[in-house]
Amino acid sequence: MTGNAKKLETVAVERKRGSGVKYVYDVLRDEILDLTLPPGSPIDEIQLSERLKMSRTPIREALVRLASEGLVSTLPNRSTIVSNIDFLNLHTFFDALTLMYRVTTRLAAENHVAADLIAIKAHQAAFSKAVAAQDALAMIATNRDLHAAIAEAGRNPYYTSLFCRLLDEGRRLLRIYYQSYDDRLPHEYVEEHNQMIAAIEARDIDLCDRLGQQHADQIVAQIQKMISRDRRHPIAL
Amino acid sequence: MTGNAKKLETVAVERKRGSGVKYVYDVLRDEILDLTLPPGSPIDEIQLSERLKMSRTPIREALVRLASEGLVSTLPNRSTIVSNIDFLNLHTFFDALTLMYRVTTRLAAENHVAADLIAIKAHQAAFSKAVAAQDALAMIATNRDLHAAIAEAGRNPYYTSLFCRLLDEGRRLLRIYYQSYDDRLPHEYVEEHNQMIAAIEARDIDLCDRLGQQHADQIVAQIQKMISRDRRHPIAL
DNA sequence: TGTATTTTACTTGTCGACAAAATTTCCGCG
DNA sequence: CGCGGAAATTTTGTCGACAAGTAAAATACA
Repeated sequence: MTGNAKKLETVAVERKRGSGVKYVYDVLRDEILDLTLPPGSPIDEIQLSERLKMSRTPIREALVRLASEGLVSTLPNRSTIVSNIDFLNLHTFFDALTLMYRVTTRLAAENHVAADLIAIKAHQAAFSKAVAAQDALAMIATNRDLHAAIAEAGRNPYYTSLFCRLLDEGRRLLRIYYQSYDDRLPHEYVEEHNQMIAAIEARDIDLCDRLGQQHADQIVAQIQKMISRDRRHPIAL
Repeated sequence: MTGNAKKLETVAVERKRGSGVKYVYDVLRDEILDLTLPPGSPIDEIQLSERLKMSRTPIREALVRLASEGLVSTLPNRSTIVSNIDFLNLHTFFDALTLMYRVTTRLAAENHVAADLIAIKAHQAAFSKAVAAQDALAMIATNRDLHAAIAEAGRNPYYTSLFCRLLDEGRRLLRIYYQSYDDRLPHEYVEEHNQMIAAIEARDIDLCDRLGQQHADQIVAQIQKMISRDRRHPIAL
């Protein structure tokens, strides 16, 4: 339709019974966060069922799940669409994101065990590699995974789930601007991450709090800079 | 089965098309939070479809939604069960609840408009009435609605959704103990609520923060008192 | 030609049915 | 009498079909 139908022939044969819904959910979720399915685009159940070689039932169940997580919006008796990004209320997003950065990093300092640090450092290595390769998209993904791992180490599932939701929304947001301008994530992030990891390892809760706040401020400032540089009028669609 | 099948003949005829999933979702959600469906009890799709006079499709979609909100757990190829309450990790619940009490009350002080206060005061009136009537179950419900309204006035949907999830979980928790011992919610809550509302109206952010913390501490202390008074060994099932 | 209305086509919501998994029951064997 | 395995029953996951509702197209009318 709108020219961005590149690799939409995802086919899978002989999938195991029971994995259907999860499969559809994962595919759709990825495509939504990638902006392969741009915000506002309608999702046709029949098209999807043909593309994924699957009945409409598991697709509908995946859509229900995506809807309950806010990634799609279901208009009754009408098509469900990919949720729009509400630029007018971005400050609420920044506010929650900042708080979660602080809280999860604090808790990681308190509650992490040895295995957590190993996982965190692995993610940080992947992030460094993405930065070295100047691969903006990989940076976004690995940064997300790193902070998700820190949140996991904090051992509070309520915070973790909210934080992951926010990180995903952020992934979508960053994609918008990495498509328009091919910017680079500031190099300092690698160093900031290293400081955070060291603080977690040292179980320095207050320092983790400060670093979390600082890291969040950085990211928020960067996104805001991108938005203000964008000449389009930011309106919720 | 376990003797608590009291009013399970909820029937509805001639429902409007499109409302099916929401209807099933609301019924199940209520019964789960009421403990009419106790934690761990299996949910049989066929039984449900017979009870609600409905095909299995909308019921499954409702279950998917409940699962994504953590109210039920789906075991692959096996029955889905009502989520258990994880007594071993209650501290994570208390931690998140306390933070959300503080944050939402703060934000309400910042962002509320006139209409919000009207709604909040209406809920507080309902809560007072429930206290006067010594109706513990109504107290739980109206208390929840009051704080949800305060969160709404804070205008941050991310906090609101997490907070509502926590309040619901709390509703289930309180139900357990209000069934065993017919306790009473402390009378002071009415006065605390009034102080919070006054602080919100005065836009005193710091005071709101303190009152939110204090209120949360009260509630957490009460729940912990109930748990410690309970002689059963609290184990996650 | 533009607008209102009917007709058509398409999409969603719901249903009953079938097949794969898993649990339970039943039987044989030690 | 107890245990292991096979048959049977139950329950889930998936499918194709139909009905209700909506948007688009076609037609009628001013």
